Amino acid sequence: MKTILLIEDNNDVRENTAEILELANYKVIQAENGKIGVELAAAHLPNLIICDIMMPVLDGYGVIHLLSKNVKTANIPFIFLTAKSERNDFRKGMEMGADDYITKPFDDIELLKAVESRLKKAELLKNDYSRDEAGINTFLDEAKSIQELKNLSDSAKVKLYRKKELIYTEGNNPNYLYLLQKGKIKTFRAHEYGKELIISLLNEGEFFGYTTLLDETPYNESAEALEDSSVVLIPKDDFYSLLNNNHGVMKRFVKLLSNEIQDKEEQLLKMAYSSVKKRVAEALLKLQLQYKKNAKENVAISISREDLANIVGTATESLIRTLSDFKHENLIEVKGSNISIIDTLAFEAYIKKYL
Amino acid sequence: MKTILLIEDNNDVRENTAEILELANYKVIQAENGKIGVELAAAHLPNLIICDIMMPVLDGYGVIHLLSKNVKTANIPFIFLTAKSERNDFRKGMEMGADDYITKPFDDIELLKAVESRLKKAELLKNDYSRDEAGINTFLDEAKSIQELKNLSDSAKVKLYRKKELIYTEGNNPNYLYLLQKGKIKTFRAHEYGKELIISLLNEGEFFGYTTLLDETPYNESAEALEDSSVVLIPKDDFYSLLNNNHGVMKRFVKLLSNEIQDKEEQLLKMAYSSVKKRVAEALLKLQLQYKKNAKENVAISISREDLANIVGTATESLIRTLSDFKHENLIEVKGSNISIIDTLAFEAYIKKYL
DNA sequence: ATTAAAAACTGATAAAAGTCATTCGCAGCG
DNA sequence: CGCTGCGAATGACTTTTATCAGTTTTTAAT
Repeated sequence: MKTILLIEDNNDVRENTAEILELANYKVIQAENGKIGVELAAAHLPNLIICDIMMPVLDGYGVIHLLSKNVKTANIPFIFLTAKSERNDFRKGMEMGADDYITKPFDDIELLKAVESRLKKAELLKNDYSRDEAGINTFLDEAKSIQELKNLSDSAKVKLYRKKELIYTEGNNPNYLYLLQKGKIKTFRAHEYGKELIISLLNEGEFFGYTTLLDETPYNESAEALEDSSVVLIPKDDFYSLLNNNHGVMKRFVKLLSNEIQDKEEQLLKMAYSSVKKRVAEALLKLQLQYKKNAKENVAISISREDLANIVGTATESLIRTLSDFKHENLIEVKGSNISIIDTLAFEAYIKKYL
Repeated sequence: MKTILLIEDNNDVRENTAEILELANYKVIQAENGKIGVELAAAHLPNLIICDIMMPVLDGYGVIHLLSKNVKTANIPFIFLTAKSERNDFRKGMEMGADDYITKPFDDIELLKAVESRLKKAELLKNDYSRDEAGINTFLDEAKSIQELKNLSDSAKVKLYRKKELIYTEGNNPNYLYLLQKGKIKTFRAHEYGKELIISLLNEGEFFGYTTLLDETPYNESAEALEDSSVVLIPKDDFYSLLNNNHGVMKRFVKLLSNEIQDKEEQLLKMAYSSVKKRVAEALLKLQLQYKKNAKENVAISISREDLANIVGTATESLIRTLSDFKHENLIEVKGSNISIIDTLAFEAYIKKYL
């Protein structure tokens, strides 16, 4: 439920107006003068403020001036409500940063429409972080954000990459946000002497190449197609302008990135202290999950020994030996380059017990 | 330089208005009807749009309707410019999402003030990503963003932590954004059997604890004071509302986070394939840099062997042996728990050559 | 100043993982 | 059909790093 702060010295007008707003299902906080209004605004951070101009103690201009000096209240939509309908008053109010101006007497519809249009406009710019009203709401916001990102890809071009073809390489300057439409792609970083570490295996429908876009540096990873893939190239300027104009998308990215940081830290911890055997086992579980996501039922993990070693961060031979061990213990089944976990639960139990 | 799109069918009025705006140092794009206006808006993404209502081909209401349907143009400040001064027209315009309303005839000052106040208001909400005009500008924006974050800390409380005291632990729910005011703090993650990996060593003036705040999950790391420290606790709601209301701050965080991701990936690569000796050497160089930052001249690195081992991700004994090696090769000097690199350049050369 | 506790260091040894060389098995191809 | 080449697998060996146990040094506390 949206909260509206109503600042008006005339009791009748205030209570009347509050009633209208409450009927429209807003929560209304009332203030009988500007001073109290400013305090209540800072305390409650309402979604919108309606304020009379002529008031004792502190007038409407004073209120908007004070509110605009406080970071927390500066961006709350502000509507002036006044008996004066003279042009100069109107201009003064707008210049001070008001968002709308309603002259008394006004009818219900007029007031409600003004409130709605300002709330809607504010909504466009920022989806409130701390005050998501429910899980569903948040979910919808996110769905919307993703949808807008996907919309971007409508206007973008699609490019086909053959197996083993490079999409971008370390040192290049990023020009696109990439969306994997079909196929499989790895992004990796190179260490000395040809060793590489796979940073991520992309599934269909996933975006990639955004970290470098966001911090505006050249790539320090490369991306390569693991099979024939089609990729949507979204021009970076389109991405930037969406990010700028839509707070929801930005918010979503902040979450995504923080999440990624935590994943990497977790990986780092494991890379430091878990044995190769454990890391391999966990990588297999993760991969199985990822392959399952695409195909509903359990699918074999299809990946070269070398790539798997590069995910785990170990020598190819060490990885192969580990796989052999698992095979001999009847934990996995190997057919060519396809690996499948025989019994996920048993495998997890084994990890817990012995690794 | 800010760009303004002016949509007006009357040639005289349009050119006159454009002239005024150009004198005020705006770049003006002119459109003689609504249809052209919409196209130019999408193509140029101006910082502000001024639009007449009564026009042939497509009137002002049509223009604002179309623009509000396109994500890229929906949030551009929109000012109606019209001869009609009737109340109903005004309300209709505002309800459709206009931001201001100027009635003809208007004087220069009136126009310019309206433009300025809308640009200023828009600026507050979003600092444009793709269109930062110069490096300096970007820098100022960032400085401003950080300043606003710091401002938050004025109203926040300061807490003292004694050496070895925990600030938060894994599993706790985050309630604050932390700012290290004085002292030294480590954040770390625990692995089985008491092993831990230090994620970061905080310097004075650095923020911490924000990743979990941003993705709204419980902590999966702990923070502990390495020496007596004073920490500013900023309530999470204050942080959230700043983030919501200030696009610049959000932007800065996106950059910060992407940067951090890349750092972690780099670390991951090294953890996987670099020897303990190399990792220790690089950790020492990094630490020296960090200590130097605080104190201008070269300072010894003061850190326990155990913590250093936990940064590198190795057993304490292995770390100590490595330090002994470096000591015997006259690369570092050890006095108690203080370590100093004798000659940074020589040390770097040694790493390149032998490690 | 003395003493207890913690941290730093050393040695011996075991375990883990990397390296190099070789073989196996299979798909593709002339 | 055999040849070629590549990825997978294995063996033999080396190197790196961890672990355990014990000593020395430093730090902190009475």
